[in-house]
Amino acid sequence: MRNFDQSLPMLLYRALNALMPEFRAVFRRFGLTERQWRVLRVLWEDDGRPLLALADRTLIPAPSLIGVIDRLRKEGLVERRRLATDRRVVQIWLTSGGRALQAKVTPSVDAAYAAFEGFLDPEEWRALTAMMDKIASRANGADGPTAKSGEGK
Amino acid sequence: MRNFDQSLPMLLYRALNALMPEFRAVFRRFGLTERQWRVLRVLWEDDGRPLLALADRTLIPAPSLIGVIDRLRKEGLVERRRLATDRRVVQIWLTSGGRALQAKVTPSVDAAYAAFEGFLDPEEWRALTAMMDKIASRANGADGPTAKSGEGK
DNA sequence: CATTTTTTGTTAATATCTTAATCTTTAGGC
DNA sequence: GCCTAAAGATTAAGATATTAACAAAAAATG
Repeated sequence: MRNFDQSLPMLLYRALNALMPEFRAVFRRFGLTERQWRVLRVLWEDDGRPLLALADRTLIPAPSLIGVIDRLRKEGLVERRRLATDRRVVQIWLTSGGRALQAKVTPSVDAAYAAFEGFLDPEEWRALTAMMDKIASRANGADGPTAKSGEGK
Repeated sequence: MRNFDQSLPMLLYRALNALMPEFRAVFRRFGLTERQWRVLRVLWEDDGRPLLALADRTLIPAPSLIGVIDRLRKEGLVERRRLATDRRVVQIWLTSGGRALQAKVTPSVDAAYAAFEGFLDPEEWRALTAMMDKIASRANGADGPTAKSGEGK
């Protein structure tokens, strides 16, 4: 039996624990938390997503996301808008300020990430991606955190 | 540039998101949270660890661990004891109840984990472990979450 | 031995997670 | 069209994360 320290969860947690503080330090220089950055990161590429879609994409649970969005809104970086054709849906849109932030933050984050790009060679990346996807899509049938039916993608 | 969804952090987060709910369901059947289980899991193998040592081993930040231990103590599963020869050190010891729990919980957890044991073949396990260790020991020089000086290990 | 530094734990403040329950708006079935 | 179920969002409650600041005890140093 695989021991505790080498169990799959601990392996992943340990890697993340080593990895994320560096990125968080970068985010912090721009007054952002890791989750706030993740939300913005998605919106910059795909503005106006419904809240639950954002939750899936950022892996932030919906109840937490509400708070994250709220704080981003107070900072004037995003705004919420009810969809007229389906009043259940809340879309999250960047403000001009939120859009402007991208050009400031991205270079630093890319720089921090570049170090890891070369840290594993292409073959390792391929293998790692495949294994993680395999694990992620296994479990309870490819369900994301929000767990609808079939994401596909 | 690797896109957001295939960035290293998101790969790892996604795998954990798929993985952990199943285990948490098991822990919950025994009235335990994931972190509480992690603490007990280490103590069962290595009783009486000092608090910071436990923090390193479980990857639970010390400030959080204080609360986790406190709740375990209220449940009568562990107790705290100052080390006489070094009064700074707080050792965490299992109670008889805490020890007894191992026999009840372990089979279920092992069963849940067994599914993943065979999910990756031995070569994949080896490669994955190596990559995660590589990432974990890189970053800021092999420092654990508590970050002392040089863990080595 | 007194002073400074390090180690080990703690507290505090804010943000977030995790689960379950709830509310509103739509979609479906009859 | 009415009633029930599903989807999207939110609230609630307890546990934990993250950072910074701090207290106490021990070790290092002059």
